[in-house]
Order: sequence, then C-alpha cells, then structure tokens
Amino acid sequence: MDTVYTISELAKEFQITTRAIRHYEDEGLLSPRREGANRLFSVRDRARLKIALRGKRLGFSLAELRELFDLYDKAQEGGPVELLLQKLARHRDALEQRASDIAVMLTEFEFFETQCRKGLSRTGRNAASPKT
Amino acid sequence: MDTVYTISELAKEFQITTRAIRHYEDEGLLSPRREGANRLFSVRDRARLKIALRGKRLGFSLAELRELFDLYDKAQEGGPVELLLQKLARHRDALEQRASDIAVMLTEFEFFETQCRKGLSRTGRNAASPKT
DNA sequence: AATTATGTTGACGTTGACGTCAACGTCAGA
DNA sequence: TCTGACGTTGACGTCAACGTCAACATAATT
Repeated sequence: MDTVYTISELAKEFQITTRAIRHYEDEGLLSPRREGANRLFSVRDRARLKIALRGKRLGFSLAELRELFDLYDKAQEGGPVELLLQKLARHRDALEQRASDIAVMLTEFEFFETQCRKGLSRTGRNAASPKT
Repeated sequence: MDTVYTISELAKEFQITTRAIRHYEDEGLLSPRREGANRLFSVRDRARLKIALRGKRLGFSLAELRELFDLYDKAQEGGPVELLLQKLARHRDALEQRASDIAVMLTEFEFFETQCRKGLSRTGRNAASPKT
C-alpha cells in the first residue's frame, strides 16, 4: 500500500476546507508531492495534518507547530541532540501547563454543576463563580 | 476586606497590557465599576480575568469565554437549569477533547524523546514522526 | 462539443485579538 | 506651576488564519 490522498479527500476526512490545507502547506506544515500541478498527499502528510489539527485545538499557532515538525525532522537526520531535547522540553512544558489548566477548569465545572443541581441555593454568594 | 485593583495592577500581576484588559471589558468578560472615569476592579473581576486567561491558553475564544461567564451568571439567578447544564456539558466536552489531545501529544513526545536519546537509530523510518 | 467535477494560482477581504498612536483629564510632588 | 505617573476614549494599524472570489487547466461524463 502506497496510499495517497487528494486534497479534497483530506478536507472531507478532517472537516476542513481545501483552502486551509493549502494554507498549511504555505506555512510549511505539509509538503505534498505533485503530479503535474495537483497535490498528492502521503500517509505521512496525513499524519502531520492530524497532529497539526490536534495542536490547533490546543491553541498552538501554525508557527509553533512548524517548529515542532522541524524538531521531528532534525531528529531523523541526527545533529545536536542536546539542543533538540531542550527545545522539545519547552514544547512539553507548554503542554503540561495546558494540562494543568484543564484540570483546574474541569474541577471548576464540577463545582458549578453541583451548585447548579443543588436547586440553586440562594445563598447570597458573590462569586466570579467557582474559586479564584 | 473589600479589595480593589487598578487596571495597571492587574496588568502587572497577569503580565498583560492594560489595552488587553480594556479589550476584555469591551468583549463583556469584565465589568469593573467606575470611580469617575477610572476603572476599579473587584476580587470577582480579578477571578474572572484569571479564568479568562486560563481559557485563552486552551484556545478558547473571548466569545466562548463570555458564553461561559454568562452561564455562571445565569446560574446565580436561577432559571432553566436543564438548559444550563446542557450548555455546560458542551463546554466540558470541549475541555475533555482537549484533555485527550494533550494525552496523545504527550505520549508522542515521550516516543520522540526516547527515539532521540537512543542515539538516533538510523533505521530508515519514514514517519510523520510518532504515530498516526 | 458541452457540462460537471476537481484541481490550480493569485490576490484581495475578513475576523479576532489585540498594538499603537493621539489627544486629553487628574492628581501628587518638586 | 510644571512635570511625571496614571488614567481615559477614539480610531487606525497589524498579524494570524483563513474565506472568498476570479480566471484558468484537466479529466471524465453525457
């Protein structure tokens, strides 16, 4: 299997526009080969797109995602491993920050929900709602 | 204590500009009272700002955050609880989606890191890098 | 031969989230 | 009194991430 995808196939699969995909290419996130003028996306391209969309949902910019992909690429070649791991660490820190943010928000939600179910206790609270 | 904050105090504390804070007010995320023309932020405002910034890091738009705050407010009043919980559920789903995204990315990172440390095994892999 | 589906490259438009002035008020301190 | 330091309201600028054309090519269908 040497599976390839057209631009509209990927667009349909991931629920995005072809325009967006072309934009991601412009930004260096994808590099499909060409058959004439037409783009042909490999399994690898598809995987990167998936990763990119995941990253986007987490608020990473296209530039940051490009950085990340560059890391992946450089690791394939071999080079200053130390530096790679260091950059990776920065990305992971960003991720763990987000993980912690999510944890906090989820507990806030829990709180809110129980408050809500509790028949809306008219206990003159001031609240920004959950806690600070 | 009836602590209040000036705009620049909050700006300094959260490492953002006063412009950003005013913008959040324009978007309905904050509603400081006024002393003359000057804004006076309450503890509640501060809490909301904190929540907002956390939300932003997770890729929520200001509009979405406003929605969330509206939920909180409506719960304080009392009303169609069912609808509230339903809307809240949507927000929580979005959060849990992100949580799962993070989990995936973190394992990808682990993989990448070990690959990287492993002396960069020149095992002709193709890889988008980690897995699909 | 004409239509339809799918693709391409410009290039300008839009939206969100602010940045960056300008022009002005207010008040404490030298 | 004058200079900062801090605040205000416009209003235009900017940047990212696409949207939305137009104008065209190619290939398969009818």
